[in-house]
Amino acid sequence: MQIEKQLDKRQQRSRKLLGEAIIALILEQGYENITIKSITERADVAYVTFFRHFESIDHLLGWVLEESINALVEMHEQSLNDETRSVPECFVQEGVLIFEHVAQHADLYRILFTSPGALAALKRTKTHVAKLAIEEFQRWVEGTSLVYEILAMSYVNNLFGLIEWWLEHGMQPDLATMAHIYTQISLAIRQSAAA
Amino acid sequence: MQIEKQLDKRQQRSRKLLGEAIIALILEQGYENITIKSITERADVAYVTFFRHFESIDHLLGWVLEESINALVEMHEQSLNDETRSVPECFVQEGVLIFEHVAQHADLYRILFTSPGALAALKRTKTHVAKLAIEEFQRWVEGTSLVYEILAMSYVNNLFGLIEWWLEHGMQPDLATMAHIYTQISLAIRQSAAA
DNA sequence: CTAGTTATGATATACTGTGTTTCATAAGTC
DNA sequence: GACTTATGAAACACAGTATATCATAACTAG
Repeated sequence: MQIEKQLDKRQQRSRKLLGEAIIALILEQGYENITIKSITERADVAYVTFFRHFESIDHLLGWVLEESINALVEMHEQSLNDETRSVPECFVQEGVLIFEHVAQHADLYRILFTSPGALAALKRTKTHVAKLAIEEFQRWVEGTSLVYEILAMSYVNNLFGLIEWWLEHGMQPDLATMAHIYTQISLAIRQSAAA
Repeated sequence: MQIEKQLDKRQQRSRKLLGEAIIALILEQGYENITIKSITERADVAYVTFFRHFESIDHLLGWVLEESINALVEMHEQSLNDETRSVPECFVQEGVLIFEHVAQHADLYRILFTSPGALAALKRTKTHVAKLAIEEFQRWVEGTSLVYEILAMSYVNNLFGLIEWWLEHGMQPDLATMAHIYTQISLAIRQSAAA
């Protein structure tokens, strides 16, 4: 974000165009069929310019996805920092916000889950969210343990699994239902810490 | 399995050598650095032979992984078909078997989770296991519903997430602990069907 | 064991996509 | 307005993929 401001306007322009191009092309032709040439042509940017900004297609894709999905993570953080609510309320409200965000950026999330080249970006995102979840667990139960780390990871895998499933099924059960299921399972996972 | 028998001995030999070669090379050099040439050289097989059996590196990889991990799935199926045990017993015994299998084939599972080209194979495996889980749910609670489909998917995502995490952490908490955690979370997910 | 079939190996070759170099020009910065 | 720098254009080297041909070795069926 801060680094972004330090960039030359021309650089910002090039990156933005390349980012928009790769997303459009993946949606049109699929991840496997895109090339650097096709990306630069679509972006109306010189072929060499690509290499001045990114070292590979996957790096460009990772940059685009993380740029966008950071919004979800920040939202998540704010939700966690609101200490006035109870645990269940926390999950409910959060669930609605999350699935709203997914619905608004469905294309990006779909690419995140289906493109092999997005695997690294997906893992980074998961790890980031898991760290937030661990902090959350530590607030409820004092002390730190491997078990909480595992539970946090299970929570994240479940969340991302629900999102992926929802997108693959045409966002079929409505947002509220998904948020409800998310809440139930998240609470269930959290409570299994006792055992 | 049946198709395998129909193959010429030379074909079986070639495929086996190629399969062993790609696994060895991925472990040595990482997925990103392998080429068809390096695979065929390691397998001591002609370059063209590769194309006579597989249309891409990812197809070869998918074939190898699914061939091996089918063992886990079959084990899973047998476990499900044993109707004499209660639900918790089912999960406990299953958990031990699963993590034993993972420990024995750690290399393959590691490749399955870290190689971008294995993403398709991973998804096929998950889907397969999820279908088994749905049948299991339908045995406990009559009738079918989208919710059970979602719970089955959550169960699978949690299982694979635990395996991935365990491998990334050097199989740190011992097998029994992981099996116990698996059991707890699986039961928790299952019980959230009531809500 | 033999005759017929077929997969393999070796070689040559075409092609696509990646990545780099050079230099003039346009666009940004201060 | 002077300086700096990113961009565009073109040529190029190169790696990796993919196919074609043909002689040879290995397998199968009888």
